[in-house]
Amino acid sequence: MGYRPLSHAQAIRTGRVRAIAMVINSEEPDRHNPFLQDFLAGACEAASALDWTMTISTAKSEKDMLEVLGRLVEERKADGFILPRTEVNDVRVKYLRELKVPFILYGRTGYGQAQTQDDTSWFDISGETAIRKAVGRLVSFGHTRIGFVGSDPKFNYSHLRRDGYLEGLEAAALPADPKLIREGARTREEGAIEARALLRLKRPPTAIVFATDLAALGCYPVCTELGLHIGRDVSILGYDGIPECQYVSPGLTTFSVDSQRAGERLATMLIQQTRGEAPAGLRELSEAELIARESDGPPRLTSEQLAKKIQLLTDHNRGGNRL
Amino acid sequence: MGYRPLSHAQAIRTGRVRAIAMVINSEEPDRHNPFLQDFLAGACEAASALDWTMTISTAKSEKDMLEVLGRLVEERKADGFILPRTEVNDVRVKYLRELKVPFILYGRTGYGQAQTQDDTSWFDISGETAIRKAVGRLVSFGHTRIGFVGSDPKFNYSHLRRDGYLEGLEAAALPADPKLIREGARTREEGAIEARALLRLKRPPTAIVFATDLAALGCYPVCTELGLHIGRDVSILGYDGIPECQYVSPGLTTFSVDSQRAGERLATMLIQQTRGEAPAGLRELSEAELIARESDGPPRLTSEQLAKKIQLLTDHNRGGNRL
DNA sequence: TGGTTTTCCGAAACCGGTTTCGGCAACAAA
DNA sequence: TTTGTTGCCGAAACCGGTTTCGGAAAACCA
Repeated sequence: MGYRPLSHAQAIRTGRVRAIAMVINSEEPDRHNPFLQDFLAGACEAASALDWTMTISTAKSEKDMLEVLGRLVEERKADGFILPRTEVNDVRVKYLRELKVPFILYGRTGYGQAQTQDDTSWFDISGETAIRKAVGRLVSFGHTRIGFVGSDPKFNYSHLRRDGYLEGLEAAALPADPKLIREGARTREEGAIEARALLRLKRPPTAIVFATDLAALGCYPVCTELGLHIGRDVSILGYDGIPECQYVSPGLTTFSVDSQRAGERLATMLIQQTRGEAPAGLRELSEAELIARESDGPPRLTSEQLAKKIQLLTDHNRGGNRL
Repeated sequence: MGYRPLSHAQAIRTGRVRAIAMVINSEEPDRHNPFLQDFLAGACEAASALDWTMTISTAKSEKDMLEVLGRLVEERKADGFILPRTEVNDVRVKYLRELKVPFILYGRTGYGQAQTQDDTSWFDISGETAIRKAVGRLVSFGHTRIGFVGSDPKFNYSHLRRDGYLEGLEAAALPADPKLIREGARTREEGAIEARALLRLKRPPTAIVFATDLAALGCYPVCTELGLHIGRDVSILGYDGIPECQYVSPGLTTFSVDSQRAGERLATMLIQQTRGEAPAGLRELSEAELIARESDGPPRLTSEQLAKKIQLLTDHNRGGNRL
């Protein structure tokens, strides 16, 4: 008859407010995530379908993060949490586990640590599989010297994607040259720095796989600067599927991540968990989808020829160095 | 002593849940807003400072929007609402006004309607002032034929920005040519269509002001296609200050909007309103900041010369028309 | 038909706070 | 000293639901 009980009135008796929360870190250098809206749409829709709501908060630092989580728990503004961007050593996980509050991770955690008594639930997209495929794709094009630019090692995904790169090399029986592996590129600018470092090597890679699209986009001005044609002189692959990939020239080949579905699954699984399901049973690994564009292809030059071309152009431009 | 009352227990007596909500439309074609996180950071921070929280929800259609709002009101999940992207005829405003629920607009509403008994509170950034300045800037560069590409007329800001354009022309005593005014460009692709229409005129504009950066970015491939050098053959200005402006070449001159402060002010003013302050007193108009880059400058060609150049290149390319 | 069990339904207790109310002590004025 | 006023503090009522409990009615069985 159109009657809806006041949610806080039921909460007082049931102990559940029928709300999940997510705290996002607002200080990150690569925080301009165009997919936040998609993610929220997925999560909100899933929550709405079960008559739950979604609370959102932001934190400016690690300390602030725990404070915000603590406040939400103590005031009981939420019954569970979605933790995005899991880190290798994640303080949020430790904190919430201790408080015995339900939570779910977007991404896995504890890279390299024994998974003893691990009872966390998570949803993740297998970046390692995608990067392994990226290497396989480059190998099938004929590349034999392939570089990798990773993201910040504090994030768990950074290690997984590097592992995917190494697995790809191993599957193709190619040696892993430590010189070809760079880490810590989160922004366009950092991506540019690492790309430049790789291309200025004595034996540069003819293809580079980037852990994120943003870092890969940083490679574009570097290639212009070095007089290289992306997709022919150097092949580039990214990961994330940000919209910009299709607007740069040549279009960036990347792996597209379905953020909306991620939000949807995370919200659904978290609510299941608050209803008593075992966290360990609530885990899901999904795949990213290859979006082939024009930034990669068969190598036109060998590593040696590439080095010579770069050397030539660098010497030539020495006068007007624009950093 | 570290004690915090359960928020829903106080809510049952006080009738207030100390939460504000925002419902975002997830179906929009230009929904990939990189500033959502900044906006949320501002709003959440302001809310947190007053010990409030922020609830978020998404809606897929206008009908869905009212349903979601209704649910949040009836279950009393929020004490007030932030309504982003106000439309000329905004159903949300009518609905919430009728329900006597506090709300605040991000943007004004009711363009062209008499503001009788208008008791809404809002925060907005004066797009019309920015666009007027844009026209003034182009005039001072020496442009006399300036085009305008507006956004979807259902949004209030679209009309305001067009008015700003007209005011700018009037201030410079330039005639307003209806042929130079286009509307309805929300995406890059739509921006490209309108830009092409303007540049293919018999007497094309030597400068174009776009109501949004996204539409302005659509002009870039069109200029490449027509063989025009942005910033010299044609001047371009955008509005919004999306990060991509600085990565395209030449960099897009635009007006930067402080989304974080917008979120902060909106949340603060909304909470004041729920505490009893009169909505009509809670209004604020802010300004966008000019970010000058290389996409605009003195006209190198007259409109006639520009038309000739475009004609020439179009004829030349007729064989390999790439749409 | 009588006794027992099941079902149904309304009343009461409860959840954890806020707010009101009343009683008592302290203080000021006469 | 008595009376009136103020201040303080603990008890009780209340908010709007959910859950429990008990009694009456209905159904079942011998």
